[in-house]
Amino acid sequence: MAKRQYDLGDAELGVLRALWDVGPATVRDVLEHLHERGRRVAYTTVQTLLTRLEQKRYVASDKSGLAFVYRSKVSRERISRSRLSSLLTQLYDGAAGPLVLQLIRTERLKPDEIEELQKLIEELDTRS
Amino acid sequence: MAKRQYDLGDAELGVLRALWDVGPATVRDVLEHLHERGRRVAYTTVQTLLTRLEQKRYVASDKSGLAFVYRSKVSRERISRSRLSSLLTQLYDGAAGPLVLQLIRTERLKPDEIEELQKLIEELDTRS
DNA sequence: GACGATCTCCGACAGATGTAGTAGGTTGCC
DNA sequence: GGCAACCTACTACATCTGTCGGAGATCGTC
Repeated sequence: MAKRQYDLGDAELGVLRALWDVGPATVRDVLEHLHERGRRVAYTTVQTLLTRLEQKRYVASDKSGLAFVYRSKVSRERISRSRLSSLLTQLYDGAAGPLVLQLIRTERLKPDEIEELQKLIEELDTRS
Repeated sequence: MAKRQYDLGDAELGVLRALWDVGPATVRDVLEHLHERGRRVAYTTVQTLLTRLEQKRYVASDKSGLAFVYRSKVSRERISRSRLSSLLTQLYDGAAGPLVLQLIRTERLKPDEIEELQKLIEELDTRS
């Protein structure tokens, strides 16, 4: 195994999150968003993180203005899927079942989510 | 943020997995298991990994025999829960709903898992 | 036109992680 | 007794990640 599949550290992910939440943003925007969420980091740290994310092609930047504006090139869902899938592979050889059951047992779901779940399940059920 | 919450790298997790799959095992046992799974690493690498896992209290060892026998001190479920929960926090502020829905949409579930899911859902439904 | 606030660029550095080689102790067997 | 096989202990080292500081360009304002 030479390469890891997802090369997003926690801090990087945090920055990406800021972009998802805020939309296209400058270093300062991201910094402020992080501060609001209680994450105290230096300006240049955010800058470095954004630069690295760009190198990794997770974000793109508009360099025409005074301060660069960064935007995410990947969706939260995409990252989520990829993280989940590596979790599945690493822990359960790819079998999703155990994880789903565990999630439902452990985490609290909202009523409308339960409803949606039910619909999905029914579909699965009839198709099989 | 000084500390990361889960300090298990991919390689370490792989070794832990071997212990889950095989049960208490020596360095060599683990090595062989990894080789069977197509993971080519050196003997001493596995040794280092096991040592680190022990330092991190994820495994314990019996040093009475000729070769040390290591066993996992944490269950797959425990790690799974912790990984999931950090995934939830990092991506969805802790809301499990989106992840569950995504999992069910994306991954293929076995009939009996679907059935079990259905039961769980009904329970949730009546309780709310 | 000088000053302060901002930006970006670069370089740095510590700690975690993956990977492995070398040295030295044991054990079993001829 | 000596050799081969195997084990642990130590050391090493390249990367990746998280975190910043300082240098130098720019802009807005008095």
